[in-house]
Amino acid sequence: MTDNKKTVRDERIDMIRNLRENGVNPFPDRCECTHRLHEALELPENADNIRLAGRIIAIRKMGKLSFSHIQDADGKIQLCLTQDDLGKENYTFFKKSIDIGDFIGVKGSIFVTKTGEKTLRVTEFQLLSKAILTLPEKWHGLSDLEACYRQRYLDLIVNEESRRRFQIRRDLIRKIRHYLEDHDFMEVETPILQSKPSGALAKPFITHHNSLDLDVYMRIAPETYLKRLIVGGYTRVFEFAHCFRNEGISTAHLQEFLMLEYYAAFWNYEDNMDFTERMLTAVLQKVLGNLTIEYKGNSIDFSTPWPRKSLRDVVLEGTGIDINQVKERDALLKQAEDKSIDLSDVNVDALGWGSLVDAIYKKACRPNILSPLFLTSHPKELSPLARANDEDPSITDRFQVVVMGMEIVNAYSELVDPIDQRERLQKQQQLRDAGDDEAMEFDEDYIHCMEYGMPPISGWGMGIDRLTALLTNEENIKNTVYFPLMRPLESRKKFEE
RNA sequence: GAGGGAUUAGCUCAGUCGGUAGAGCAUCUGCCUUUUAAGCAGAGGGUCGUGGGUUCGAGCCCCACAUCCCUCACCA
Repeated sequence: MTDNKKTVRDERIDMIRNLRENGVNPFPDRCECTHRLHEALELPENADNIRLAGRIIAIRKMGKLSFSHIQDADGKIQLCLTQDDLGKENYTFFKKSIDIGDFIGVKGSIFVTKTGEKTLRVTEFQLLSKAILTLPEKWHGLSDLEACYRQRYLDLIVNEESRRRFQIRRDLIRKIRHYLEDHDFMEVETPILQSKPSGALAKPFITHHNSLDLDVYMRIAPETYLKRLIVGGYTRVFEFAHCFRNEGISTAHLQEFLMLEYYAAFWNYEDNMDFTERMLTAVLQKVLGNLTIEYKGNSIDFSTPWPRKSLRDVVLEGTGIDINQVKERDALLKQAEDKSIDLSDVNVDALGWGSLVDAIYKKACRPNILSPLFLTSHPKELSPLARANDEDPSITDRFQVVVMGMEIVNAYSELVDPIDQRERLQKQQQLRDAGDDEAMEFDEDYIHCMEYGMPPISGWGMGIDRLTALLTNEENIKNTVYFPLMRPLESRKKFEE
């Protein structure tokens, strides 16, 4: 519109029109490259005819000589452009029409500057894409958390730390996948849209299928489908399963999260603890290069063996309460009060004995667990899909891996007895009918499947997002996914053309 | 869901007692052939989150709302 209030964006749009009028395509369709940027840094001095492409993140113009840096996801390299090398016309074009944020393709040879930086001496260049908005500041980067979540692309461009975090997440998933495949596990996919949510205690998202006129649920866990596949004859299966839970937001909870689950026929939970130690240490060694991480000022050592303790022992050590001696709900509550365990924000009236044990553990014990610990032998009430222990049927053959007060892994010997399973799910359904909406829904189809015969199985689940947060010293789990769910902003201001 | 905090230029941030809206980077103009937060000289850029209120006068005080962050509760 008027000339005296032009934004940078207006000026860039004008520039694009001028470029087109002068026969320059501001958005060519391709660029031939000989190397990625991190590869180019490995090239010897004087390597010639090198063709690279990337986004310009810095320009330093000094008359007839300019330096610049281009960047891609894995690296950046300095460019040196001079009027002598490019000719006056091309050099002037660079100075006048190339900006920070643009993509360019360059050709030239490798040399080392006076300050010792490997640099491409550019003999030819081509504008690959003209940016019309400017990038965030080069020094402070983008620090506004909301902007990082909503505009992750900017976060990735300007914040090295963010790129590293997502790299670790990718590596973690890749190395785990390789390890499982190397140990005879098969990757499978099971439904996300389910007519009945099962496999965990959580509130689902509900949606609707139009032509079946059927309410369906986004899965809260892949568990019962993966076990159906074991019945189908597979011995070891795993899935990186996106799960959805319609629950509160926090620094430790996403609405949509990635859970790895695997199931191994003929293993019990003790076999599985051994495997867990081997797999996670192998993966950490490959991803991080060592077994020690720093998290919020604590140093955590994943060296094996990790201690194995029953929930009873952990509660006994943490509180002095022996849950084996206090099997009565009210008596347990009284002991907790005697030990002045603060359960004031817990709705104790709604809890049975098992849930009360869990509440005491979470309040008084779990926050103090730093290093990796196998927590075993949870009460049966807390584990409707886990196998009861042969010696003590009141507890289950179950374990969790607890690190820094976080449950990273949950696993158990699976319940494979269809009669027992039917009874337990009927009990859950009764709790549910009585108003406990965290109890599990009865699943006849799953029981029916079990009745065809299920081998001994140990199953295992781990939250990839939380593990990523732990390994990257990240406090907010939102930063472990590219685009966390956010409330939409009121419609972004529209610009006239 | 409860409590606390933040919101000022594209980005990072100042803004005193209520009295004309500030800096650095980025942008534009000029100079500059080894810089790397390049430098030097000059210039442009603001609905102070939104809507009310108090006041002669509000970025600042009051109320409501919006978004985000933190803590707590449920859940991995």
